[in-house]
Amino acid sequence: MSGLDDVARAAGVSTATVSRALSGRGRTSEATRERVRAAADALGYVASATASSLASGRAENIGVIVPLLDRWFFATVLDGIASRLAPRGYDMTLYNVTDDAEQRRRLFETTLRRGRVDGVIVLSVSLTDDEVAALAGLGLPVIALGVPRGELGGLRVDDTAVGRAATEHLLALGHREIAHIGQSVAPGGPSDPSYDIPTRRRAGWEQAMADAGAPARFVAADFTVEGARRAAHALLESRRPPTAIFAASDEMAFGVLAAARERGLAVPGDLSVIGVDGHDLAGLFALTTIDQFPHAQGEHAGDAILAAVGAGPAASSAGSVGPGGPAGSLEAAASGEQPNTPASLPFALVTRGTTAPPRPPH
Amino acid sequence: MSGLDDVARAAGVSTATVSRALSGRGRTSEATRERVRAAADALGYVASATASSLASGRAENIGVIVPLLDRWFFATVLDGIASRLAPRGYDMTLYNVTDDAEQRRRLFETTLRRGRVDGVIVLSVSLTDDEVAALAGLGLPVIALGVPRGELGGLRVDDTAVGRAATEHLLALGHREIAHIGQSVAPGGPSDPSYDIPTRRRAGWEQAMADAGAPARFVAADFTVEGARRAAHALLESRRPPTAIFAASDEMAFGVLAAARERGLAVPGDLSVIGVDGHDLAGLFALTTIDQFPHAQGEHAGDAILAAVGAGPAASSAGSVGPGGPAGSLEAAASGEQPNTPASLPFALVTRGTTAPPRPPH
DNA sequence: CTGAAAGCGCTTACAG
DNA sequence: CTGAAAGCGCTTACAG
Repeated sequence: MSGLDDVARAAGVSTATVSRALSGRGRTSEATRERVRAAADALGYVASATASSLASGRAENIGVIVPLLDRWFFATVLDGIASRLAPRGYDMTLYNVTDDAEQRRRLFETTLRRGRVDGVIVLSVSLTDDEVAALAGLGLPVIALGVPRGELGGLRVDDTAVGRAATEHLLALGHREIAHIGQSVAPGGPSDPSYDIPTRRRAGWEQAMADAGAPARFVAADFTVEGARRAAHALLESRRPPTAIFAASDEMAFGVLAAARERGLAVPGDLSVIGVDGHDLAGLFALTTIDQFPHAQGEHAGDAILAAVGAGPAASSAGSVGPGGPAGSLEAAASGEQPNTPASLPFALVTRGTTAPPRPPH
Repeated sequence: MSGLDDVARAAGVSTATVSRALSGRGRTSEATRERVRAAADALGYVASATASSLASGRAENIGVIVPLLDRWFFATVLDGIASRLAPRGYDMTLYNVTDDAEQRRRLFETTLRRGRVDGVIVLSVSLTDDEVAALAGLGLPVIALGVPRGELGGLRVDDTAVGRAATEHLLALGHREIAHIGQSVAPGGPSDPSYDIPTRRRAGWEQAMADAGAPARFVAADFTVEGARRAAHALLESRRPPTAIFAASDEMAFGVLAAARERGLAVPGDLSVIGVDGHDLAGLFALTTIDQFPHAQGEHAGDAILAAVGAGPAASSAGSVGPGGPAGSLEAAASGEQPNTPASLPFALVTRGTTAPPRPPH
């Protein structure tokens, strides 16, 4: 593997000039630049990332903290983030936060402080006060997505509005017995549970129900198909089953659909169901949902963190990539967001086949 | 942020000793080690990963190349990998390989060569000859999972056997008109398509059908719910529809189920359906499938790459983690696999509600 | 077991 | 625009 000095020798310049020519930082004459590039290409030179990071203080790497790697929602957000980082030459290293206290401690106290990342994106993780403090103490830009912590600059969907929208769709259809299946407090949650996403969705539902003067029935369940399925059974076998169920996520809505099928209930004839997310498979189930565009959320988070770490427009890989590199994602990245002013992300009602007016009483 | 020298000063030893005491490499007396640790803890010292990497040549970071981040299967495998790397103190950086030729070139020619990873795991990506060569030329351990390339050491499910098993389950039930929906050649695939995973599954089905003297009908579709749904419609509206469909993935099977429902066909009464994967939502659909334990696949790949990069048993983070760190995953990691001898991964038929004997002819 | 010193391979003021 | 040189913060033979 040839190093910077090999290129310098081949091009007949100093290593300093090679560095400048290849990185685009600092001035070099067009002629030298080309000579250096040619030499680098000929030698197959690629700058060592560790050496470069150590010398420059830039890691060109973003850490992404994510719970449940294998949940559709997070996977989709990750894909959105990756789609923004890669073209700018940034790597993405994943930190999967589990419930293991020791592993969490290590992540926040040690791993993140090793200087391997220029910034971090936190996805919907319930953080303890200590963890939020650790994050803030990193001295690194942090973009929180769906993290209910004002302390961290963040992007957020207005989940109260989401809960309202779902409920109002059902109310507009004529339903009054609208139950909600969600999660009241995140496990190991933040000190103020009222900031929790599920709690916000629930609050929106409660508000809409109160406005309509309709009775609100809530059943707690974890954010899984199975949990919601059991909760739905409990609701549906009660003396006065709801005519509609608002599930806090699409996966939970799938569970509700399963329960309805198992009880021989027609959807939407006997029961209307609405979820939240915009899950890939929602179309398959004809599920009406509030789409929150998770891929776009990831893209926004990616752009935001790039802007925060001051990533320039052109990719900076050694060799090859000319000044005419990919641009286009720039307006978004540079959209002058106030740090610490959580931007509000869009959502939209997608009406499909699982919601309809309630069966007229006979 | 305090550095190594701060700790050295506080502990009254040289930086060399601090490094040895904290990393566990090289001898230090118990007493010094404790003094150093105390000093490090007091100062909140965490070793710089870039400096450490540059000096030692170890990145403690594994690169994972993955297509389609947002596909359940890959997300689950990733989760499995992460579950093995994290406890050993290894980071995981993700490289999402898209169809963009330029981005791919950059990944293989540049990014991977920047010395940021100690090894790479490649997940089911169709690689060109150039890309395989680039990977081999990295001088790094590479573990391929589901990559049809003998050149790369790899772990692999015997997909021909998978195809056989699915088909034989259907044959045993009494079906003879068993159609297969799959993909014959991966898009942008390898030079020898016969090594393709989908092609192997198809081959297994063909063999089983030939052995049974049954007529084999194949319809190509991409690996999506939608693609399979369309393909299933085509099959089911033909003059002589199959009594059973073997879909090359669970998501494809979901598409088949949707098509059946849309045509008013009862499953498994009118049509039996079997998939492959062991998808999270398969239970919800009562889908019979060949489970290939993707999470375990990820764990294996994680163990294999750790063994290949020679990761020792104890975590190496600065401070805190004592010699009594997490072990237990060692037998697997050290299970003396021959490099380049693809190990065979297990799979299992999971019989649920979408397969049954065909309706008796009347 | 411990220390002095060289070195990992870049980047970047500082001069010119 | 270009070069000489210091420095980024660790690790590791090499002596002792």
